Amino acid sequence: MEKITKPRGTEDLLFEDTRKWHIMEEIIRTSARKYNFLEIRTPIFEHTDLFVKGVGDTTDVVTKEMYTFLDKKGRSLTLRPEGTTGAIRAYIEHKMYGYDNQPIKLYYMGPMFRYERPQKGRQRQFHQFGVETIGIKSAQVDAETILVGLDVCKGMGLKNLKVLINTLGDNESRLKYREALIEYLLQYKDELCNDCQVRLEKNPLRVLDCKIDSEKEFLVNAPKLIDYLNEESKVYFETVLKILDDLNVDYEIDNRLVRGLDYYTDTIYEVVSLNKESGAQATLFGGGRYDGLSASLGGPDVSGIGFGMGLERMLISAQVENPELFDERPLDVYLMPLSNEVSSYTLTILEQLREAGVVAEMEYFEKSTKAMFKYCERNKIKYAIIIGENELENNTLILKDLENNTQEELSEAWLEIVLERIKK
RNA sequence: GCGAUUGUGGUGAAGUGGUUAACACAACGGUUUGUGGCACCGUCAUUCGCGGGUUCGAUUCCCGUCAAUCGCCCCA
Repeated sequence: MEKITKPRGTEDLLFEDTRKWHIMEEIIRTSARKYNFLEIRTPIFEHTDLFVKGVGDTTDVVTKEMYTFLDKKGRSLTLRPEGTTGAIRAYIEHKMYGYDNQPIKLYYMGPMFRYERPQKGRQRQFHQFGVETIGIKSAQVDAETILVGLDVCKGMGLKNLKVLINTLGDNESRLKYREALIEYLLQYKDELCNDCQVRLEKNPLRVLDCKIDSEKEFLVNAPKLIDYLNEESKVYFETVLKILDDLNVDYEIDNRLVRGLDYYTDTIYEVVSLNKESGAQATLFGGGRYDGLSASLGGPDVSGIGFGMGLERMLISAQVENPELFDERPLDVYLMPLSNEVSSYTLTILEQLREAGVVAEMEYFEKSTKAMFKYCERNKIKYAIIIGENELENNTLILKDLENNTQEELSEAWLEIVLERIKK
């Protein structure tokens, strides 16, 4: 009989995992709240066209990584590969550009889907936290998105990271540069690696950071984006950098930084983990500004900026850099019924403890005391409540301090005493 | 889409062309019937990812397949 297993690149998060995720999610929501980003939840699948138009029909994400299917009415739907386009779609659909409080600052957190070969820090179903500030083009806002991302990293206890930043220029600058670069590279087409020959057509900027070709002389001498920036773009980028300087954000300008989604313009950035344990997928969060995205999806011509953060990757880094963050809290009390006859009485005690806010559990199997004490040992439980025939008869219980190996028999005021002991 | 390595119980793993598949941990029971952590004893894989082939015989060899891990690509 063939066993049915989880699909490739997906994960079951079991108790140990979800505990860690809750801790991370709490940190993220706290950061988002401080920076006044409000949560939206958009569908996990959208019309395929949304991503084709938004992310770009020549990108890898769209051409080979999407989970696309037809529904029963023959509509083409796609499991979202990223969060920004869905957020912008919702922004337009709900006419958020008309809301009182501008700009719109929103965040999302949830699963994304890309058909890729799984490896460390990369799953087919993965999770992202992302923020978007829509409706304003302002260097302060660019900086703010980086700050909120870094605040999450800080909350997770990550120190070993690097902020890479670059500008693509506004649409005008970028298009001019793109043309010049293609023209230049076409002269050397035969000298490019196979991948780059394809990139040349699709995303020529990528050729510049190709691992195989980037050292070649004609690439070193290739036209530079910075020379094609118009005055406005140049000033804008300098302003962003100035703000980061003033805030003491440690960054590195990386002229080769290019993003794989078509909608980016002007400021782009990427924050990478420097841990060896992060593996080849070290980018913790990355994003940038997108001037034309809303307009291209049929919305108003407003600018926006945001990033996506890979939560699996955050968790990998945090467990390396700050394992204490995930320390487990044991049960406050463990109840040990010494026979089946007292288990109902034990349950009534248990229920009163829980109502008082105590994290407690009882043994449901009929186990030897030896086994029950072993359980406490293994789970680092400090207090046990032991209940046998005598206790049932006298309406009492025995509270045992397992660390000091002392115990006391309690009657009427037992709950108060237990609460007091646990507090210590 | 491409490449490398791997796939034996709840876990970590050893092992071999031939019927007892080591060992350790965990679990459970006992020595010790209501009081633990130590020690000792016992129990715990009709089976070696799945399918096919070679063979008298395959967990061990071959092919395929699925999956895991890591890398390329790409991205978060």
